[in-house]
Amino acid sequence: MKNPFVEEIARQLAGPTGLAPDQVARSLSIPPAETQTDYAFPCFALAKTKRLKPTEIAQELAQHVHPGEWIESAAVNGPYLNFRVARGKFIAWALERVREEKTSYGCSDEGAGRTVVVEFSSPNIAKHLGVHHIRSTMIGNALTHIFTALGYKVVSINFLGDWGTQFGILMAAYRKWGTAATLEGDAVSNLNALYVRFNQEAKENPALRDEGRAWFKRLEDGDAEAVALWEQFRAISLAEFQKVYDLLGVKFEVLSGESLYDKLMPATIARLEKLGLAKIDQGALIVDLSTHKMPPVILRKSDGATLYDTRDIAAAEDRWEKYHFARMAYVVGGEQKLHFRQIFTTLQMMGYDWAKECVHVDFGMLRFQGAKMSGRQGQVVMLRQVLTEAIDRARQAIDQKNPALPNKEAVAAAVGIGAVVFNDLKRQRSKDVDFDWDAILSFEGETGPYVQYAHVRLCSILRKYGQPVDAAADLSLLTEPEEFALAKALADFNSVIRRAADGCEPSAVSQYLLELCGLFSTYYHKHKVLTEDAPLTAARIRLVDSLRQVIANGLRLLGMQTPEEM
RNA sequence: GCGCCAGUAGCUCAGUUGGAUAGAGCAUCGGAUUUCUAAUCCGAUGGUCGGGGGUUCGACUCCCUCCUGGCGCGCCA
Repeated sequence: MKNPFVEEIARQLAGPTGLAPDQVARSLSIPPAETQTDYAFPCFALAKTKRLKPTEIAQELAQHVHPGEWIESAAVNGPYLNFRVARGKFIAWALERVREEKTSYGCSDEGAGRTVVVEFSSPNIAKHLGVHHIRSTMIGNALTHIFTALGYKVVSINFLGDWGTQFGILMAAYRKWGTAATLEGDAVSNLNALYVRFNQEAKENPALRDEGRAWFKRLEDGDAEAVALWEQFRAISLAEFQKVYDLLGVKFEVLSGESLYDKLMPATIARLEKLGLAKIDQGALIVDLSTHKMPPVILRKSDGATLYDTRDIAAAEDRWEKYHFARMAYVVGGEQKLHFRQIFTTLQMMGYDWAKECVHVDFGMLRFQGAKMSGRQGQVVMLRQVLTEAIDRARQAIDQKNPALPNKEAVAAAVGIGAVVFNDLKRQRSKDVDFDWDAILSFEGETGPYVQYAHVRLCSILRKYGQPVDAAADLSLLTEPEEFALAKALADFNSVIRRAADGCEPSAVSQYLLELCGLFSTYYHKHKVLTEDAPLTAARIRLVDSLRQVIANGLRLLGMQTPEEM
C-alpha cells in the first residue's frame, strides 16, 4: 500500500538531498508524540556527506519544503526535519482504503505466483496432543494465514511422527500386554500407557529394547502383521488429533508423515553416496559435517534402520519436486536447531540451491513449573483439557457479565479458545513460556478476549446505529487527536503483516492488535460515537466500521474467531 | 568443554533497518458506570536496559569480554 503522504515528502526532499525518493522514504522515522508531528527526516547521514552540521542541514532542507494538499507543515527540530501531514486528508485516505478493501484490507499480492510450504504441528502418533503442541500448531497456522494474505500460495503440511523405533516399541508393548479393550474407548491413552510401561520395564530389562527395535525393523521390511498394527495405531491417533484441530479451527492441505518417505530414502541415500557425501563410520552410514563444525548426519544406523535425519532430507527433496517453493518453513521447537542446520547444510552440499530458502521457524519451549514439558516422560497436560477448561471459564464469565447472550456455547468457545491461542501468539515465538493456568485462562489485560471485546464493542455501536455505513460521510469532521491516532494505526496494518511474514513472527500481528485496541478503548471512553449531530455520527461510524474491519482481519490472521457479542 | 539462544519495572513482556525524555499488561494504591457491553478506562508508585570495555554525532539495539539462565552436542524425535 503506497502512502501518498510519505511519497510527497520523499518527492519534495529528493532534489534538495540528492537522494532517490525511495531512499528518503526509507529513512523517514516516526517522531515522538509530543512534537505533534508525523514523520521525521533525520539529517545525520547527510551531515557526513555534505560535511555540515545536521541542524544546519535540517534548516536548509526546510527552505525547500512546500506545504500543500498533503503536507501541512514542516518544522526544524534540532537535527530533524519534522513533517505534519494534513490530518483530515490522512484520515479520509486511511478510512477510504479500509472501506474499499474490506476483508482484504492489509493484504497485498507481493507473493503472487510463489509458493510457501509451512510444516507445522507434526505430532507423534499414539500420543495425545499436549499443551506444548499448541505452539507449533498455532504459530504455523497463523503463518499460513499471513503468507496467504500476501498473495502466496501456501501448502500447509502436518508432518506426522509416525515412523521410528518408538513404534517398534509400541508394537512390542501391544503384543505383550494389549487386549481387545486397548483399542477401544480412549485408545490413545491406552496405547500411551503401554508405551510408558514398556519404557519403564526396559530400564530393568534392557533386552526389551531389542524387541522394540526388531519390531520396527519388521515394519520397515513391510511385514504384514507389523504394517497392520501400525495402520491401526495411526488411524486411531488421527481421529483423536482431528477433534482438537476442529476446536482450534486448524486445517492442513497435506497430511504427510515420516512413514511416507520410507520408500524414497534408498534413492536419497544413493544420491548422497554417488556425490561422495556418505561414508561408513563405526558401522553407521553418515554425512561428515566436521568441516562445518557439526556432528555428522546419521543416514543409517549400524543395525540398518534409518533415522529422522534421512527422512527429513528425503522429504525436502520431494517437496521441492512437488512445489518449487519460494520458501519452506519448519515450525519446530528450538531444541532441534542443530538438526535443521545439519539438514540444510547437507542439502546445500548436495548442490540444491533451494536449500537456502529453507528456514527453521523455531520457538521456545513450554515449561511446567520450571520442568521441561514434552512427551517422553509422560508428564503432559493434554491440550484438549486446557481448551475445555478455557471454554468453561469463558462460559462462567458470560453467565456473570452477559447472561442474556444468545449463542452462549459458540461464544464461550470463541472466547475461551481465543484466550489460549492469543496467549501463545502474543510474545515473540523464541521466548520460552512457563505453563501457567492463570495466564492462559486470563481474560483481562493483554489477552485475546481483550481484543475480541474491542471488536464486540465496535459491533455493538454499529448495531445500535442501525443504519448502513455512509460511504459519503464527511470525514473532515473527525478532528479529535485520538481519531487521527487511530487512522495512523489503521494505515500501518499492511506493513505489520509484511513484518510478520519476513520474520515468520505472528506476534507482530498480536502486538499490533493490542496497540490498536488500546487506542480504541481510550477513544471509546473519551468520545461518544452516537450523538445528536448526524453528520459527525456518520463520520465516526466510518471510523468505527474501519476499526472493526481491521481488528477482524487481524484476528483471522491469528486463527481466532471474531464474535459480535460476548 | 564446545556451539546456539536469552538477560529491559516486583512479575510477564513491547521497543521497526542504530535515532529525540525506554513503553504496556499483571500486581499495589487512588479514581471513573443516569451515557455506544466496566472482559473497559484514567491517575500514582515502580528502571545503573545483567556487569565492564569499545565503535559513533548518537547504543536497549552493533563488536569484544565476563557473569547468570536455558537448549543442543553420532546411531531418540
